[in-house]
Amino acid sequence: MKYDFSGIEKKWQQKWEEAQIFAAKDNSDKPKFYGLVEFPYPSGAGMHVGHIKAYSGLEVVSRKRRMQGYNVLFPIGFDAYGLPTENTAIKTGVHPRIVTDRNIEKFTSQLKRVGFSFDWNRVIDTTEERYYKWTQYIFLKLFENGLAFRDNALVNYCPSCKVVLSNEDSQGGKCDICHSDIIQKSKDVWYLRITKYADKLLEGLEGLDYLPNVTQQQVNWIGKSSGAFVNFSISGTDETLRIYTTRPDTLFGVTFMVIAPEHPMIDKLADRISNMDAIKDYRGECAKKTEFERTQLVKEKTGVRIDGMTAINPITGKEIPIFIADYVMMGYGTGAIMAVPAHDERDYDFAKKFGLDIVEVIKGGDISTAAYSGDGEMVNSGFLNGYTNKKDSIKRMLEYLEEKEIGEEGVQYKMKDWAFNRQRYWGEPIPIVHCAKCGMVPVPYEELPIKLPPVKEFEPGKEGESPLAKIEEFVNCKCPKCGADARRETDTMPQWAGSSWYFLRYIDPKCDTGIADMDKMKYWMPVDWYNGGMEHVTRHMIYSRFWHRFLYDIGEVPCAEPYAKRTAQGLILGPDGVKMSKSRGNVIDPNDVVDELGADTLRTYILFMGEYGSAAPWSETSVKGCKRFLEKIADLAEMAKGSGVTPEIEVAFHKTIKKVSSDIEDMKFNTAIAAMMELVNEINACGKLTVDELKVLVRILCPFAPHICEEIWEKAGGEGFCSLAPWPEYDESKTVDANVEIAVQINGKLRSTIYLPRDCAKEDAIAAAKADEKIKPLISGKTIVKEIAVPNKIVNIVVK
RNA sequence: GCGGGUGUGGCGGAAUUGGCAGACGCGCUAGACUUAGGAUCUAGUGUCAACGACGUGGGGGUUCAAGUCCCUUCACCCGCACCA
Repeated sequence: MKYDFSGIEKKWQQKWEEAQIFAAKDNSDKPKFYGLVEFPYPSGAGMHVGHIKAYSGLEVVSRKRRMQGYNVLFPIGFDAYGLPTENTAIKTGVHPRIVTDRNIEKFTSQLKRVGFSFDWNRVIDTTEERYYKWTQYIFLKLFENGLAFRDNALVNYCPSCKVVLSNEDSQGGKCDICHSDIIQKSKDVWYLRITKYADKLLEGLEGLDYLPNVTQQQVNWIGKSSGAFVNFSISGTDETLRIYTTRPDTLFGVTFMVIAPEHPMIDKLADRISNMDAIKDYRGECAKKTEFERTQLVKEKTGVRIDGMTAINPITGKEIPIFIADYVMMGYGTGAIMAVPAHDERDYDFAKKFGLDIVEVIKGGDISTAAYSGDGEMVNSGFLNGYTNKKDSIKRMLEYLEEKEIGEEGVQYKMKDWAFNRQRYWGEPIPIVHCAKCGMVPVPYEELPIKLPPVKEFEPGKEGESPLAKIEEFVNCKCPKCGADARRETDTMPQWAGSSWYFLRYIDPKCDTGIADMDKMKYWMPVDWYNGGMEHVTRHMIYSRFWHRFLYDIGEVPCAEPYAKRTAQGLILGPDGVKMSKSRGNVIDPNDVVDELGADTLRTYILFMGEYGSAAPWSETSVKGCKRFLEKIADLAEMAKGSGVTPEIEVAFHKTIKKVSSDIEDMKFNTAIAAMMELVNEINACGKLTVDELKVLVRILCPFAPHICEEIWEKAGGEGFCSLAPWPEYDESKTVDANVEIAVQINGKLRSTIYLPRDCAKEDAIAAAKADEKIKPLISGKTIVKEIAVPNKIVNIVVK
């Protein structure tokens, strides 16, 4: 058969669509499988080979599940709100709605050309009114439950994009979108109280089948630590300085305190401070640095002693100095620390630089040279002296602090509340009204969705105000509570809002009574397997788990955790081994590959390149090897004759079915394909193949290269679609040959191989080895020290 | 600094967990068929001073047997990072 891939691929894509074979059924007796891939942001550049890899993994799994008799939900949609579209609109003057529709159309046709088995009836677009109505609905629920609030705070701000960014969006001190340096700015912003869910997000991880590094990254991101809050009184005032520490048991070793440059206590007690000028200078220097610079400059500690302000160590009663220094962050704990220089490296460096007392309270190190942070016997610590166990000494100190009311046990998280608003046009409007009398009033549910008004100018204002603020008809409204004139919130939600619940909407994409029908959710949820990129682990994954857990708590969804299993694909690098980028000119366009070699080749190659979870460079030549493989398959279709089993390749078939079946489950697609290549080589070597066998081969290959398999299946007289044909079974007893090759070693070195019946006795194997023509001369006249036989594997004779 | 990972031919990568290292593919070499070959087929292809020896970043160890286990060391990648 000549392999006319483009004709075959078009033909079967059309047939699949006509017969709707990939549509998930809402009512079914079959077991369900919900496979989810991260829906794309429809950028103007179109699909990237990375998209294809990201979807191909679960594409294969979903196709196998269908053949195994599951009712499969494998949906796709578009996460279409976001800055790049808006920036295109600003540049070209074309409305984001039009840009988005155009891009979605492009993505859709590209995805269809690759032959993905998505259920195209359930496509969602986060920018559609009937979708974002429910995003706004969830926001109102969060607001009602006190989880959405407005606060004036120091926030991450991208001066280039002119937006406030969450911590998740500014990792490494760089803007997630344009990679400019983030600055800290005081702004009135919306927050979602994700910190309230920190413990639930942490506990929820238990029992989930996530990749270990996914779990680890989330645990790190949440960053829970436990310790104590302790109040230090400031000499001569009624004020107290509250600190957080994980080592309250070292309180006897506290010889000074440090507060963050932004700490409010400085302004509060400004009258008492005699060196205010120096402090202001230092604050100014710190403000100039980005947070990134501040954390990068680990080299030397800087700071200024606050003159006229000292604290009392609550446990020793001693007066201790207070410093401001930028190694203490306002954003973590209370923005103030008790310094224990003997047992904390940073405090030690600081104490050395400023000539401060260093008091040892834990034995075991040499505090004259370095801080000691290990365990040891407590000394110089009053009632804690003699304690040797950290846990016990902390416990005792906590009791003491609570008894004397100078502190209490507490926990801290690195994760911060989610800065939730963006001063941009292309996002979901926040459904809140500001009323002079009533304050912030939620829009009544009946009025949802609050639609994005049509505008001409999408550019944010100079001060970073939303373009919506300029639209009088949008801004001016009546207070839903009192009816007075009021103003609508003009900020929009961040791009992560729509994706925080999208997997629920696929279940019931047109539902207009709720986010989705509860019975349908009960049937489909949780997502059985979710695959996506590692870059979303501490962003989208955390956010969506938070929303989902909240929705569960208020009874809107039937399960606490949305994703039962999470895996991740590795990058496809450019042919030069470097991450693909336009500026490097090493980008592979999947469309070109489909045009030139066909979708089946593209799919097969992407999964064959290497381990699914690792990065691997694209190779212009290797991809052709996969085309050759498919051509060989086409040739086999010509060669197949008759029915039944060919004895020479029977075992190879059973072995391959077994290997492909289990490799797909383990996402070891590369070795699954290699196994099929081996099988094809064996078939060609023996020169015989029945039609029955051909039909087995195309069924196990179908999830990878479905078009050619459908074509062969049809020609071979297969019933219905190959994509829905039953997944081949294997017979365990037929996965092994009757005779096995056994390696014979002398002193651990391979000297010969012999063939023996499977599972023959050790003694027989040893005897056969000794009788081997190559072995005989090697052992004659030598003393046999030891004989080892591993069944079906190896015989090793140790001689002297 | 902390946490996780990786290191195997010219290249991408295999190796049922201690049992024939280099599966499968690319590339390369030779030959065949061709007006032609960037098509196809056949054979070969870890290295070397080649009937043998050496080979999984380096060094050491355990074992009849080590890519796999232990100790040590080097290199690179990813995540977090003055987190109190």
